[in-house]
Amino acid sequence: MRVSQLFTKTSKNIPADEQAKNAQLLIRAGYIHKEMAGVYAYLPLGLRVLENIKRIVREEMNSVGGQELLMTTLQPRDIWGKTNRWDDEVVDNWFKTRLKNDTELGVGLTHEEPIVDALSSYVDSYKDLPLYVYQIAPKFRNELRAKSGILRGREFLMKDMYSFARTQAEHDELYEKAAEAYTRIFDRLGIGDRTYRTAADGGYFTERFSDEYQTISEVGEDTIYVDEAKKLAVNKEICTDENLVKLGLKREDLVEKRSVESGNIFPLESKYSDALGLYYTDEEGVRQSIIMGCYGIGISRVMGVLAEVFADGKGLVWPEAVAPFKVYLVNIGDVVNKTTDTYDRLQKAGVEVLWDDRETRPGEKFADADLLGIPYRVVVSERLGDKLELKARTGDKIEELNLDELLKHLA
RNA sequence: CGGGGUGUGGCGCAGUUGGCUAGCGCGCCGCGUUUGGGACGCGGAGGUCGGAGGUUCGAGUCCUCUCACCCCGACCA
Repeated sequence: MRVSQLFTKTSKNIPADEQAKNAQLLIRAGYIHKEMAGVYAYLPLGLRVLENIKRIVREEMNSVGGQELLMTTLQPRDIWGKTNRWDDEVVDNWFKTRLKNDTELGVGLTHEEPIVDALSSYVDSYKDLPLYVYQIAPKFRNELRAKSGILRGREFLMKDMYSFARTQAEHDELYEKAAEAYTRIFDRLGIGDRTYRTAADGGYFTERFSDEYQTISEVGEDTIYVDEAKKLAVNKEICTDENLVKLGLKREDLVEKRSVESGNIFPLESKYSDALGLYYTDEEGVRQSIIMGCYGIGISRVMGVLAEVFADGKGLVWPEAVAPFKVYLVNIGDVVNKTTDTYDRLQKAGVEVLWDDRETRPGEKFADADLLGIPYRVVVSERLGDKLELKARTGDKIEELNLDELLKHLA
């Protein structure tokens, strides 16, 4: 892709109506566009990041056997009535709308009910289980107050997976397998070292804990206590002596941190399956409850978390795995042919390149390379002769390489 | 939903106690000079001041209503 063809532009001005660093930088760099409070559009560069995050999450969900599907945003009232989650007194952040004939509809804020309802057409026997299904889809929540830029919007992109097990033991296995996939996801996203599996409240209908994946960051809304050695944490909300004993943690080993909830997994027991009439028949011909688990990751939130956590004074810094492009190519002086050649060779080698082919001064290109947070910058210049310059976004070292050496480094 | 604040070209802002053709920076268009860390000169385009109503000879400046946005709190992935 050439910068001259990209319709977005960078801006030197910080948007006045954004306080959150993630939104300020993402808007300045042209990754997102604010529609209204808590509602953001993803522009070409932002979409590429989002797709990269989705790809990683999707690969890991597939690796545990998750089957991807796509549920609807429009929701019928009746299935939510069966679990008592329709009333505004119970769930106060519904967006609701109506058909022309006045039938009430909900705008999906989560998908336990519709997924269970859909599966009930197909899952009848012990032979149909266990099962994981997931989707990556927008969620709509009518929050009283949107804040923190892309970290907490009214419309956001979420991956939600649901597991269906025949027994508690089978559920526990599925749950742990998904937890391991979560660890791999955060490692691949580059925030594994600062993301902790965190024991949290399991909800009013279960004695069990749920597990949040909390990423350490000052912008976070949660307070957690971290056991660095065990790589575990406890949410402040449940950090009682009794719970610490249950979790095998000692208070003196814990350090208090601010964090953002990047993902969360929790046991649902058979609350939804029972309520919606999803059962299976066992080998003896006896009807049994299905034990469910739920596994969420805020895809768009993760994008904001990455922006927050890695950005420096010059702008965004993307981990290579999610960066919209791997290389920001800059031509200085009369070197168009050589730059075209470099651009083509890199692309043929499978390296994603954003070529800043604008007729502007070098300083502006460098500043934009930094603001956009592309992992590597390659410079073609008369001054360099046959060599090219390679610089990582995060470092100061500049290497001078010929094209073959460069390809070896990047491909 | 409680408290606080802000709406003026695409973005960031200034506009004394109401007063004449509403300014500045960034960005944009044209010409020229520049070209390794956001260049410079000259010339342009673009706003009716969030919206509605009112007071006044006169409203971006005052009043009423209203919409939107931001921050703190409560609530949430």
